[in-house]
Amino acid sequence: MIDDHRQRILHAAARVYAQHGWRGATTRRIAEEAGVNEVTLFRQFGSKDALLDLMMRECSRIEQDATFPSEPVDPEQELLAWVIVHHTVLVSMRAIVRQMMSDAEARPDAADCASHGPSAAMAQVREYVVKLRRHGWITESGEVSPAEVRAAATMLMGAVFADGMNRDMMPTMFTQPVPETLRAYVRIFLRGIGALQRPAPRAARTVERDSTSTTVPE
Amino acid sequence: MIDDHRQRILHAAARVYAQHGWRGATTRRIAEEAGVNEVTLFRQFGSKDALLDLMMRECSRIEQDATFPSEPVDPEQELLAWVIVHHTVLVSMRAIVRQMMSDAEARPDAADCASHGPSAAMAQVREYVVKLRRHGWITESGEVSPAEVRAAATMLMGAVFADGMNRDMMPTMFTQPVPETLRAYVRIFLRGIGALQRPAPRAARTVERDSTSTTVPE
DNA sequence: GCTTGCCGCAAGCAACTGCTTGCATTACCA
DNA sequence: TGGTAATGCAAGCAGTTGCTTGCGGCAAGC
Repeated sequence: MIDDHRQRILHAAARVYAQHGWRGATTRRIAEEAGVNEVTLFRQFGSKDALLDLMMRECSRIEQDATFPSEPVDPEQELLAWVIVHHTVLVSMRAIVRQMMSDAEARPDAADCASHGPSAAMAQVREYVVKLRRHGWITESGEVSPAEVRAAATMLMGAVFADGMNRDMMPTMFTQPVPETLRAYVRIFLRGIGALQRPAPRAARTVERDSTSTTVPE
Repeated sequence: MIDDHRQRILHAAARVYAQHGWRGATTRRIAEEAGVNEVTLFRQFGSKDALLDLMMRECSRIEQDATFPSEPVDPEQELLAWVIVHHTVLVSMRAIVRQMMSDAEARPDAADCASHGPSAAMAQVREYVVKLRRHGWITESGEVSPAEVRAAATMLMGAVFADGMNRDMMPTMFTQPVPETLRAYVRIFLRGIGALQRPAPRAARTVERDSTSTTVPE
């Protein structure tokens, strides 16, 4: 309750910043949006820059809670579910992400904040791909090189990112609705790395029990 | 020579806008960047908004001149060459594109301008995919649905877009150099639509000579 | 030579913006 | 009940920003 004002101001700052960017997020606008007198803002945070810096740090702490199962069973469904969550989060934050990307050169904090979410998501996908390989979904001796698999993960993330960021602005590029498109992304990704079919039924999960520790060092 | 000043101002406006965005592109900064007195700017264009509007319209007229061959012979090489050009153009304009994306809500002109290039590029890729199918690279009765092929084109464009826009800001997401990554995108795209192998050698190009006109209606 | 049109220069104006100050009010805690 | 901390309110200040005005210089065309 005591931090009611601080939280209100921080949330208002996020909303105003998402709409107007750094320069457009004036202290008067933020104060009005928060229903608070402008001086309160300076007494609480010192300066506009300090307030926005803190807002960004808070904002980068928001993390999506989507996770992959510990053992892949149905890659298409699992990836699709994960991608939908990621896409939804991205769409809900697209305005603020756009502002951060344009402010990134002037404010390095904005770049850090904007790249935090995608980086974490990327790490999750890479970890999942490792599991796919370990469980035989990706043939080691297949025609797809490891570098290509890595690029495929980047490609999937990039496509989802571009979809979430641009769909509302470029209607001619996105002709099909979101769910179908995301499912297609996932299927093309899996087919692209040769993992759309069931793995060869040689026992893959008996050997791995202890070697999972090697997965952790990210 | 008579429009020397107008052109200088327009180019300066584009540079300043790319760095500082709409609000940050002050008339004084633009005038200084152009080596011109500030009043000249108002006498030539009337107002700051009119100047930036015109700058954006000029900017959206820049078109990449990469084209696909009329008949696909080596899809991987042809797509790769095209994607490299598209990526290069995007990287050279990424600062201004970022600003336009963040200003898109407030200035609809910015959205139009920013979406013009990608839309045209997308149309080219779709046209090329049609040619691929017509020439037998994509099996009509294959396991890849037409909707998925369409989404694959969106996915490729999205991945290239995200790569060009984010690579400099999120180094952890892009571990491999640009050429290898772009080649991987293309290969995954082709494999994803089942067009990485040579087409069945049934004569596909004898029939098409006159039906190429039907390709045009974009 | 003289008009015409474009430009630079100096000055300034009104609105906005980040920030400060002084004072009155309110709520909470000892 | 008195002290303390947080808040609101009004005013203001210096710097910025879009834009205007008035003046003089200067090259081109009649």
